[in-house]
Amino acid sequence: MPKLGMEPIRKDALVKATIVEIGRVGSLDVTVSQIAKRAGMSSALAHHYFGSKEEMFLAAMRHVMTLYGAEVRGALGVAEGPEGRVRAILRASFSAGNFRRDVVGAWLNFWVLAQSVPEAKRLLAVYQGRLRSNLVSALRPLAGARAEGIADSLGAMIDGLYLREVLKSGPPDGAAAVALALRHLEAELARGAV
Amino acid sequence: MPKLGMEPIRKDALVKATIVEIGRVGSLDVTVSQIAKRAGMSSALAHHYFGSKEEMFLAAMRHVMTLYGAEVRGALGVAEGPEGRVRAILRASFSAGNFRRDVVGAWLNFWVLAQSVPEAKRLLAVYQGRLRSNLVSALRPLAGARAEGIADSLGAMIDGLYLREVLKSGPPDGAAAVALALRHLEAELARGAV
DNA sequence: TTTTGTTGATTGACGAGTCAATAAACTTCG
DNA sequence: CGAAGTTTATTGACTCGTCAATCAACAAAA
Repeated sequence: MPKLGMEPIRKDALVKATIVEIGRVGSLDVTVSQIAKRAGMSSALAHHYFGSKEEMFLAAMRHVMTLYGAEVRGALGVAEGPEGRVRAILRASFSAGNFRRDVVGAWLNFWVLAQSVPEAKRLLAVYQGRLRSNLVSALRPLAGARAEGIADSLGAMIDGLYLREVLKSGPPDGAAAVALALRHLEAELARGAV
Repeated sequence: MPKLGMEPIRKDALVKATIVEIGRVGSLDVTVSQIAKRAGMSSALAHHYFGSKEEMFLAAMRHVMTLYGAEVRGALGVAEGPEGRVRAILRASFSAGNFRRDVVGAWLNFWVLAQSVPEAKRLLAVYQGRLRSNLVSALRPLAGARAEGIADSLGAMIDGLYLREVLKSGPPDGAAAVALALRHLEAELARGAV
């Protein structure tokens, strides 16, 4: 029953299964067989399409980053005014799609992966760079020269909130996270206005 | 040459070696042999004293948390005034002893461990609880009812700064991290005063 | 001789990656 | 059109390495 053009479908299924499994197990110690099984195929096929487990991990990482990036871009598109743009970034960061147990767990593990796999480190650096430049450009009209510093602290807080989410029990509360980050922002801006 | 009373010495050496190795490799995929070798003994001896690799990890985790706790307590002891207490916590968090490559790397990996090992999760929860209550009690006189919220955002920022440190290159800059966190604090407090 | 320290060798399991084989779909060209 | 050949899909079985954990044995102190 070999239908043609399976490659993208299989790859997509594997990428998604990788994220789910990493999130479920809570570490990168997932076997290719586990992932393949969840994606509905044999481990040999997974190797056939990705060549190695590491490539699968990297593809999964690119996937979550792509989704995140798309969401941010979408939110920025309809945001109005500088403060609206910052809010948009925050809301996208903690949206229901990104701020999910398995996805957050995957993020954490990608961070670990970045310690030993240069390509993973590079990808994470790209994410950080984009986040930072988005924040800075939105903050510039609001905070002038202080935009960089505020972007750094906001960025650290976003990452910290992600990190803490993995320890929490119960469903993720994106709204609360946004509220916390927003409060920080308002405080910084208020001080700047003084 | 079996000298008596080796147990605590060996255990201590293993715990320290565990931290170094996890930091060096950047993941929990360190073999007991690697750790034992760095600690100057055979892997069999490591098993003899700890029983399992997991126990070794947990002991290492307790160790970094104990050191951190001691440093915070020490700093709090000599701190003056509420704001001094907050500053003390921050300075201890990013001190040269705690804010080290290998230690930060170990923290990150303990966070991952907490995903799958309940005892690790419990330990991390203890750490978070202590940090939070220290911050809240220091902030109470400064911020009243807003103490909790500020403690949460400060805590998230501290964790975020740790997280980001693992991606940086070059030696850790604890002072810069403290400065960032302090700026956030001042902003929050300034707003409260308005 | 019992307890404590110590290790080389071994076991047993597990898992990434490879291979050979099978089959369906597509292409070519007489 | 249709046979021969090619590419794509797919997997069960296998190899090969690694590693946590155990064991048997030895040494020295008590």
